[in-house]
Amino acid sequence: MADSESSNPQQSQKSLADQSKEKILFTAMKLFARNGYHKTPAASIAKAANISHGLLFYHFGSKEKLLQAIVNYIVAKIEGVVEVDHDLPPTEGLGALCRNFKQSLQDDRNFWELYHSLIFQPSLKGEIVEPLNGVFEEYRKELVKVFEKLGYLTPSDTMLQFEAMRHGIMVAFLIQGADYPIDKLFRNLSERFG
Amino acid sequence: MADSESSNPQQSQKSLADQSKEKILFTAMKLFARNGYHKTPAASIAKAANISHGLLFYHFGSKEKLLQAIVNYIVAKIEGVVEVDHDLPPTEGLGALCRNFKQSLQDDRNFWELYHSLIFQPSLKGEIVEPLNGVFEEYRKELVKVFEKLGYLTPSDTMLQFEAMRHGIMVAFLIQGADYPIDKLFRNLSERFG
Amino acid sequence: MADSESSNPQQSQKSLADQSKEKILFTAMKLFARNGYHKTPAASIAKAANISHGLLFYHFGSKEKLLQAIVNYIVAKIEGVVEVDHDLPPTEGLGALCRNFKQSLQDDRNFWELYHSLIFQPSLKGEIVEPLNGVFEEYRKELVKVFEKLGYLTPSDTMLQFEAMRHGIMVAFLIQGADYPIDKLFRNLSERFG
Amino acid sequence: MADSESSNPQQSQKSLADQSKEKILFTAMKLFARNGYHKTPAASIAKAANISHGLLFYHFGSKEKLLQAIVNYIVAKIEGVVEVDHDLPPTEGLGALCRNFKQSLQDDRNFWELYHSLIFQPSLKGEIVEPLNGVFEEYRKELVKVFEKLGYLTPSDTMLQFEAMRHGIMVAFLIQGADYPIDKLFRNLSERFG
DNA sequence: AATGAATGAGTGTTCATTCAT
DNA sequence: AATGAATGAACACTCATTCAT
Repeated sequence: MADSESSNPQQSQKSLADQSKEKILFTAMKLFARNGYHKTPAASIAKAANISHGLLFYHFGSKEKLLQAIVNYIVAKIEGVVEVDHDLPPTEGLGALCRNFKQSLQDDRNFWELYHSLIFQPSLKGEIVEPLNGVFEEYRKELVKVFEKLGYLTPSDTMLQFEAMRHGIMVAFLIQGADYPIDKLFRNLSERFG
Repeated sequence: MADSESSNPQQSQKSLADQSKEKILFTAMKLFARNGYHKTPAASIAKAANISHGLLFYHFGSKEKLLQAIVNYIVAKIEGVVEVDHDLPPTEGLGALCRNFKQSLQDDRNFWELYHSLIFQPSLKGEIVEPLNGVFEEYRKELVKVFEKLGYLTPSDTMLQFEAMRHGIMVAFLIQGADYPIDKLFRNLSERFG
Repeated sequence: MADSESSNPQQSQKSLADQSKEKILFTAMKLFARNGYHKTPAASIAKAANISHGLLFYHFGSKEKLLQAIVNYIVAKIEGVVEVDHDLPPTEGLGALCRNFKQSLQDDRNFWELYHSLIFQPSLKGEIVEPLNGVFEEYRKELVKVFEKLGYLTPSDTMLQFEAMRHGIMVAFLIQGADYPIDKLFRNLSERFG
Repeated sequence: MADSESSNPQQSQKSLADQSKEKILFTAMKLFARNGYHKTPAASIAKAANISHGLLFYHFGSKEKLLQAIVNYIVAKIEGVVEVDHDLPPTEGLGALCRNFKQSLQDDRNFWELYHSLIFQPSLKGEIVEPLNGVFEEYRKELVKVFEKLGYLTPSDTMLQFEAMRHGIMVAFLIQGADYPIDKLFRNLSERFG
């Protein structure tokens, strides 16, 4: 994590090629989030990333594969957020989870916007979105365990309710913008179920 | 609704022109929901609706205006669903509301899918999505009144929590498909808050 | 055949659309013959035919399908040339055939050049060239009958020899240009076998 | 042929560089014959030859110059085939020639396929094909001498007839594939004229 | 009201070629 | 000699929109 900016001549950590790839990836993520996948010409990504039009295809093969790469990146990042810490007492684990989500939403808002713009694009569902949903499978199982520990009689039902509310808060925050009282709602969520 | 050119007022409620318009509208709604707005060429709508390519533009002016028309139609339909019946006792009003939503989700699933695919398309947000969100403004105010009647101390907070959960259930249902236990969750929602 | 230029208002023989299609087809044939299929951008065909870039694809779907259409046209034309007239005495039939070929080569030279440029393009062989070769199947069978009538003991061998020489003359004419003594060679061919 | 950098003159006749050049040349020839010049990206040649994309241009300068190099190679090879042996009696010389051609066609089929795919590519005619045809100039003059010796009254006419038939056999063999009775036809050719 | 031919700007992708290393 | 990242012009094809009929 402390590797960028390393003026260390020994080993320039990332090759120039990888730098290009990253620049394209992040630029594309930003533009896709801002304008939508279909409204973002590949050329505009190249331009914004200050690389040639062709290089994008050299590195990623196609616009859709570039999207794939972004999705993979998102998946990895989400995996970090949805981690359930079983070392904590369950109530506090739930609280930490809620704080994680809230923080991630605020820090990487347009990342989550991209996530939701993809999820509901039927034309992308097939190969693109599947892995995205896959991440949450494991997470839900962990959640069930938490609610077990908390003594719920039907922990998987509780999980579904918790998840509905959590997802609803996310969606509302993304739709309604900055004045949505996300803190209050996540606090309520964690108290309600924890 | 009674219209021009009714040389035969009895037999055909709608003029041929209006029939064409409707056929285009419904066909477009179906295709937009199935393939996404950006992946649905106007020509394909015309073909599926068995009318000429040009007629679509004659009636609606542009593809985006056609989308507008669909949104208006959606808005009208949603308005029927989100109606809060103040004649009922609040608890039962809430129950009715939940049943309404559930029914609408199941009956007009791809209608709601379209709704969500639009909401998260940044390029469409501006003019298209605004009226969609507008419908819910009034509805939320009504909801607050319901929670007032129910004796909640901070009814607008409660409304936000209720709404988060309701929306979360919708989204989960649309994402996870038919085996999502939507009945159980809406019942829980209505009991939890009602 | 006397239909172009018909100022007759009654029935303009070819619809405007068909005129466009034809113009594209003939222009493409000319350019493909002159520059080769792969070296002829679709845009240049459109430009030369004085129609918009898009119309070419509207009418033909793709550059390759346009080539297909040309091949079909060629096939039809070749079929006219390779007709064996069994009403004539065989010797004269053969003579007529040779004259036909010679005339066609001189009149539609770049048509035959296109034919040969296609035949040896491996990438086009599959779907494009097959029907071209198909035309000659029937023709060869007819030729065998002619050599039977002429009393050859192994008429199908004779056919192969005749065909080799005929094809060789064509190829030489196309490669070596106008000073190739095509008349003399076709006359010799017809005397040698007839 | 003995070359630079031979630090180990015994073991490797060719320097590594020349090995690379050759590998590129032969790979290109194979791919050009299989897929056609225009349908064979330089990158795919490099990949198939297991060398880097850049090296191809380092050694040959351009794709077209690579084709030139191949043509030169072809020319050299053809020169060996079309040699007329004036030491033999003319009839036998003609027989040997026919056998040579037949053998070459069977042994280096895709070499001849490439030859024909080039000859009819208008875009390549100019600089590429000229030397190819050049080889045959001298050959035809030699052939005329042969037919003189054989007592033909118009030997150059006879040469043209012979050549037409020879070329026709080649073309037919290349087009119609392995079941074409090439042996029989070349034997007939040599008997007919020898 | 209705058709479908025609347009033209836009977009993803390819590929020969160059260049820093 | 060799690599492979980088470039940019060219190209096939799409599609919203217009228009003559």
